[in-house]
Amino acid sequence: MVRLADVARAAGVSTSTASRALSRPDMVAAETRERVAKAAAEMGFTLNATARALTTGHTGLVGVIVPTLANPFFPPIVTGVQESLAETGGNVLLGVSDRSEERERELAAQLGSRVDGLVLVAPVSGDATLHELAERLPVVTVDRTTPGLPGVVVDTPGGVRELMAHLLGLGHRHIAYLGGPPGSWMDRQRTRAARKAVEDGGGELTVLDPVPPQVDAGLAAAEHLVRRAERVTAVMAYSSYVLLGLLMGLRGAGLRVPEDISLAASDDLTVIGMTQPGTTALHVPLQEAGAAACRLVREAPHTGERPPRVRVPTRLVVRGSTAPPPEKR
Amino acid sequence: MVRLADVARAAGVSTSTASRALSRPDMVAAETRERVAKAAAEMGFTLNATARALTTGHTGLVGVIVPTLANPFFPPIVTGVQESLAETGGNVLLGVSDRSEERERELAAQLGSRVDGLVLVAPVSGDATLHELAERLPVVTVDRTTPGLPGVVVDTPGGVRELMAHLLGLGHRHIAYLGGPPGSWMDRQRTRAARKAVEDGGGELTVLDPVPPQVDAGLAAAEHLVRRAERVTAVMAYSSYVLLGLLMGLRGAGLRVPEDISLAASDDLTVIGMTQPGTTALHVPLQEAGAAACRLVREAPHTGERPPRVRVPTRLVVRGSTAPPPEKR
DNA sequence: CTGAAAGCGCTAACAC
DNA sequence: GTGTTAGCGCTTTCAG
Repeated sequence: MVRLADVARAAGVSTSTASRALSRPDMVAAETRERVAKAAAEMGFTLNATARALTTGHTGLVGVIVPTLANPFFPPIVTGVQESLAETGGNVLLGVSDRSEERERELAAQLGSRVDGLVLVAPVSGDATLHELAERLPVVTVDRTTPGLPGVVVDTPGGVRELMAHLLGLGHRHIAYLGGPPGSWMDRQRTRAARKAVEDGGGELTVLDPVPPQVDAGLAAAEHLVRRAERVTAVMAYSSYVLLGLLMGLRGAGLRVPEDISLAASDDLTVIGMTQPGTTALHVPLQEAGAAACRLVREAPHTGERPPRVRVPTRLVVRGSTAPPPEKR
Repeated sequence: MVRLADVARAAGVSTSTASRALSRPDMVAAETRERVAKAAAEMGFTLNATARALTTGHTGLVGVIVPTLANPFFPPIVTGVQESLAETGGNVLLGVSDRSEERERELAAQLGSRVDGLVLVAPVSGDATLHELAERLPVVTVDRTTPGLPGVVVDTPGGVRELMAHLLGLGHRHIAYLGGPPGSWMDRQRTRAARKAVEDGGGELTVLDPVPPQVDAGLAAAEHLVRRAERVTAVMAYSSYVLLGLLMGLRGAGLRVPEDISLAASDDLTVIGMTQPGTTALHVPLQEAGAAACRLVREAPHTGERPPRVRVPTRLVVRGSTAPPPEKR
């Protein structure tokens, strides 16, 4: 392994000068700088990030803890953090909690001493635990807020309202919400927003049992809807996968979309590369949310009363899967 | 920040003893060990991973560089590495190359000095570049092999052969392969295996233009197939997303699956949570591949002529989307 | 603009 | 079993 000292010797300068030449080029004479750079290049030298971190006190790493990578919702967030970090040469230290509170704590503890800050995506730990963590290092939550801590949330409630307004505007009065994942914080937000929007609009919302974000779940729900002969004329699914299942299931049962029933998703179908059978959906800028979280975590320690909050707006994309209900046609 | 020295003082021992008590419990008297543990707990102390890494020479981190997280193929591999690593308290340092060779090198260089080894998933860099890297630290490739370097490959060719044998066995003679992503190493493997299998079996393989792994691509291909009135009676798509698009597109055009045309995928549909409309597919143990890569990278430096290779077998799952061709019924 | 010296927090011989 | 003494490779005052 070649050390900075080796490069320094080869360039005929002290290690301090070599260090400066490499890390703070402007603090060194142009000629010296070049000599060092040349020596370093020739010897295939790279500054040892670990040693650097030990002296400077920061690692250039940001820890990102996600519940899982299997749900397509999360990878874009990680990508967002990574991209934002890449601008300054930083990297993402990843943790997958599997939605286990214990694992989440464990990961946080492990990552804690090797990162400059932690981005917790949809954390399952309690507020108190998160606060403890935040005392040791900068912490930002994504897709959940905790009193007193900085956070980034996608404005899904706002988007849901917008989506519901769209459906109501088309004339729908009996709308169903197929939500999930079971027990999630975000799902409660969505449900509440949906209910309020629909009821305020003079409609009636049927909240179906929450399901996991899978095509099969949508398929099953479609069957359920058809069998129970629900009077609903429109369904909002929380996940594209679920929507896809719904679409296939309803069509399979002989229902036409949107003639017989309208369908919409409260997340982004493009994650699965589907834009074609024109599906009305909420575009959710997950990557931006990740980038925003990264920015927050690297800002000054938010030791204030009013922690910064970023609310990332969604965008309603209206396509062919929504239309006026049958009786209105 | 509390340091080990602080804990040691509180426990009335030297730092070395405190260090041992925490890192190598069996080298210390039970009573001492407990005293140190207690002090550490009370003070909320955690060993500083950076300092530790500097002295021991290893970080407990493994770098994983993937082309993207948007393709559902890759996240499971990352998860596999992470899980395998978690057994020993390690973590994953993530890099997303965006399929850019330059970015890949850059990331490798950045991560190089902070990890114990590097897992390169479907790397785009040339063999020479990879070898250079491998001289500096343990490197394992996944989903691609490079002469002289350890690697993990999913035995997709084997799986493709099996899948084709299944189709041929059903009586299909005109089979199409819808592959991609364009230009990928793995796609060439698949195409070659498919062609050989089909031709050896007395059939004819139509290789369609490679497409990105998206539902829309399948939809477009379906249209294409129908319009061109291909005589094919079975289609193998390389991606579940593509298959899904194909399924929807063909059904939309009035074709029945599998009565009129059989469909199969050379990757795993369960990634999108779809098992219901029974789709014949190759189960690809991506997570295991990641875990295997992790194991390889942590083994002794493979400075040998014959680098270890792991071939992860796929498993053909036959479901309802494949049946004998129309004329055979 | 450059060099010397003092650590960052921890582990690892090496004695006792 | 435990303490002492050196560093790991780098950055950073502090002088010059």
